[in-house]
Amino acid sequence: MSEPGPSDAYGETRPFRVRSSTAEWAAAILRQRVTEGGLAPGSRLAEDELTAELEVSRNTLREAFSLLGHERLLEHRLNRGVYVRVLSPADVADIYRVRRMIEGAAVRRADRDPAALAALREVVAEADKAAAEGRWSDVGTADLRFHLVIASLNGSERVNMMMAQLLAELRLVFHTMDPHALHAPFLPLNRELLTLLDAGRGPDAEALLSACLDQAERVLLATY
Amino acid sequence: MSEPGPSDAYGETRPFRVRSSTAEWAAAILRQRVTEGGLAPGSRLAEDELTAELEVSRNTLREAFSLLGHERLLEHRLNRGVYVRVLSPADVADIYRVRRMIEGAAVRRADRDPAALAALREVVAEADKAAAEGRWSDVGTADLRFHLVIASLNGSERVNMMMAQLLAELRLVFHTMDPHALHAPFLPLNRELLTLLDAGRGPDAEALLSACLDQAERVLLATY
DNA sequence: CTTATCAAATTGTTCAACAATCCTTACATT
DNA sequence: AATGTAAGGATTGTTGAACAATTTGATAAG
Repeated sequence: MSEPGPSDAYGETRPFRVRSSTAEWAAAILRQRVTEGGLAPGSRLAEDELTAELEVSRNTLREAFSLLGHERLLEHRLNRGVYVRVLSPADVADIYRVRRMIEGAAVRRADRDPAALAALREVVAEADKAAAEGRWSDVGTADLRFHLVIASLNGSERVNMMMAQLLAELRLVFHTMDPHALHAPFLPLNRELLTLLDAGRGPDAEALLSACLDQAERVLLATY
Repeated sequence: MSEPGPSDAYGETRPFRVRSSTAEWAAAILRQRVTEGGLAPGSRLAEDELTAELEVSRNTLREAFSLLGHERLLEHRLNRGVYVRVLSPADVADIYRVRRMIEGAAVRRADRDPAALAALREVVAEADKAAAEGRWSDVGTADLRFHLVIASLNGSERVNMMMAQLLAELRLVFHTMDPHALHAPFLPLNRELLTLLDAGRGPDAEALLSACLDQAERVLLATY
């Protein structure tokens, strides 16, 4: 995931200008720290510290902040700085409302893309393998990808982007929990959902999906 | 920037005390020009011209560009500048795919907010009045608001924002058409949709809405 | 007619300075 | 003691200039 850019460790010059802008490079680093828990929700991101650490100008850093702000990972308060977003219970409820709409519409469709179903099988296998080896963080990643592929059944590029953003937001609250307890219950459920989709049993799939989302929302809201 | 006072000759002057950032102020002006047709799709927005006209620095203007780019109203081509977005037929089709999902889910819900139904009645009345007075541009605005309220039946803040952005995008192609021919057919349809919703006839409303969206999409795609 | 090369114009990025705002601390008043 | 107010220090907001990189258009050579 790390692209060539300015100094990876310190003491390194940055002779190359990458195809992507410097701001996107900085944003990628910050995004990783936020989604992987290095920066806890509520943390303040001071411009001074980060310009020194990332060795980019203040303007570039602020552009990176802007990018992550539009992804709802960072929150920008006027004259007060930038903070890692804190999800409220209302936010979690809202996100699951949207997920029910998007994923519900996806599984209800009659024309299912065989390629997407193949992708689902692959992701499920990936999750099983990770679970067998105890890599529960990877199980979580696979779970998110599973639902991203579900959403893609809608066949809309805009829906894909909305879904990706929703799941990125959810990561903010995921890494405050135990990955095993959070994701283990959904492994068999995802597998069953896949078989229902494969069999063309739309209504059953919709009901199961709805139950999955309800349960996930309950688990997350229980942490508050 | 010599004097911050409201002494500019004409046009939009910067407020004496800006509560929001300068970048958002500039973005608001450009957004208005784009959504109201002052800037046609495909137009280039040169940095030199706009920094002189708006009297903001290049950095601030570029931040405004960034904001509108994330709203999909402007398109940023590397080393080539910023252009008013041009919607492709695929874009229109995708937007209507999302609208069918969002608005379809909205009318299918059983728990309808009485306040929202009242808002729908108000918007329909507003559209009728504008039509009677020949203000077809306002009819178009009312039509968009009608569907925004429909979407709000989902009860999700994020869905509301998604819908607002979709409709802003659609305005880009609306301006290239005759407002009367575009919006007149939907006046009675919206009224009928409202009565169906009021009567709690969800499935009928869903069918009618689906027909409305199909027709609108056909009309828009016919312009290409 | 095609291709190569150069110069002008525009955008990409960074920097340093100043202005505006917020937060803390200390002081004064009741 | 509680409340309100006034520095001041720290941080963010905005600007203008400078230079690098890229595109564009014109010109010249094959």
